[in-house]
Amino acid sequence: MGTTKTEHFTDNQNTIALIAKALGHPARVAIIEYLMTVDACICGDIVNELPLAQPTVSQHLKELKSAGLIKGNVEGNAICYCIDEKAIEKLSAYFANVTAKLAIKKCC
Amino acid sequence: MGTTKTEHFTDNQNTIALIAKALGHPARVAIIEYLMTVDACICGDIVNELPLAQPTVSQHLKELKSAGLIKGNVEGNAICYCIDEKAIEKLSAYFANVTAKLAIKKCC
DNA sequence: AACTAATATTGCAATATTGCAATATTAATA
DNA sequence: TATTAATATTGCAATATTGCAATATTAGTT
Repeated sequence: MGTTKTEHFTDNQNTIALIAKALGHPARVAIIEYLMTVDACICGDIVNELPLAQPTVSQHLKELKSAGLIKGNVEGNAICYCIDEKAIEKLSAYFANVTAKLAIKKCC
Repeated sequence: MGTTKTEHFTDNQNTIALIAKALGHPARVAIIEYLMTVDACICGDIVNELPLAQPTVSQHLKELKSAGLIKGNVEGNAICYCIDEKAIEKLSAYFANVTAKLAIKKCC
């Protein structure tokens, strides 16, 4: 208990849930949005953009990274983060598909 | 602590996070997929489709409902559930926008 | 009214998440 | 090599989530 029963679901269901879960926190949505507004990788700076302490931001970055949503390149002293398109594209395509199917079959 | 600091984020960030969080569990993704495969509202039946006990499924349905992802109409004895397009369309549009913006600005 | 079927609620144990202070690490710089 | 800047890790407290057994509710049906 407290643990998700992933074994019982398909790989795709688990993958989508994993990505969605990583985006299931406003701080992580805010990080993605911030990375989007800038025209390059961000070295440093992310901590100052968020209303959370440095260790907390670091942990959120870690979670986004482990879900495949961002990439982090070590750049000397700092670490440069940017969005990893693949995961977001996967999510985007998935829900575009759901939306398209819903448009056809109206129920209640 | 253990509580998300929603006050510090925008309404939109909180809304997107809320919907994403609701989809951040494979059982709830599975429920959405099941509702999609059928051409109508589902009365009953959902519990039998999932590898989880009835109270657990009931709770997942409740969470999907409170996030606005599904609707439930009482139909006599049973309750008929179906997808509420609005939330999914919102998420879909949001990520389509992110993807579109990412296509333009390549960084690392 | 008693019975049944479908779903919800309660209460609980196990585990996960959120957030931060303190500390560690890493690499540039003086 | 000390110092500084940027980030990560550890350890902890508070709270949330997951899952289920037991029970309640609700609406047909006999």
